[in-house]
Amino acid sequence: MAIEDFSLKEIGYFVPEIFFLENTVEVAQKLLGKILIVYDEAGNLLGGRIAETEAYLSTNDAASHSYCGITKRNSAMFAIGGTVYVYRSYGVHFCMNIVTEQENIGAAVLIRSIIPMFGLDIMKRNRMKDDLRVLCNGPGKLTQALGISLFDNFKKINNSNIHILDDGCKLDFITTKRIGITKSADLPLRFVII
DNA sequence: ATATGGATGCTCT
DNA sequence: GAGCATCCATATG
Repeated sequence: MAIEDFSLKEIGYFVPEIFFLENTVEVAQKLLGKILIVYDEAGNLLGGRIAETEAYLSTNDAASHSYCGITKRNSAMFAIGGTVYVYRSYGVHFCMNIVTEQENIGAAVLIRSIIPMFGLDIMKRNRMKDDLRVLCNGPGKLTQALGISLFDNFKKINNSNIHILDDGCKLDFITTKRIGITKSADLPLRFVII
C-alpha cells in the first residue's frame, strides 16, 4: 500500500478510472502502448508496454466469461471498469484482464502481451527464462513474469500495486481474430501493435 | 516453420 | 466428467 508512486510519475501519467468506463473495444485499442506496472511483494518495479490485447464483450460474445452470467469465478468481471479480473487458465496459468464499462456489465480486456521494460532480472527469475522475446509474450507468461495470481483478483488499477501509465506513446496496430477460443472465434477483437 | 500432445486444477453441468 | 481466453517440449516438413 505504501507505494512510491512518485517514481512512476517520471514514467507517465496515471490513466484515470474513467478511461476504463468507455466502450470495451476502444479501451482494448487504447491500452496498446500504455505501460503496465506491478510492484511485487519485495517492492520491485516490474512491467512493460502493452503490445497485444483482446476484447471480451458483455453481449453477443459466447467466448466471454460473462456470457453465461455471473458466477463465483467470473464475478470480478462484473465489477466497475478499472478492476482487475484474474482467472486460472488450463489449470496451470493465470490470465489478467482489466474490466471495462460500468458495474454489472461484464466486459473486459485481456492483456495478452507486453514488451518487457522494468524489472527484467526479477521477471527472468520468475519465468526461469533469460530470452526477452519469450518473457511476456503470452497471457500466462506475463502474469508469471509479473507475479500476478488470483490474489490480485478484484484489485483496482492505480489504487493498488498494479498501475497503468500513459507516456504518450501511440503505436499502429492490426486487428485480428482472437486466439485460443472456439466460440465466437471469428470476431475481430484482438489488437496487436505492429 | 508448423503441428501435435501432455501437464494441470478449477468451475460448471 | 467435460472443457477450458495456455505454455512448452517434441516431432515432423
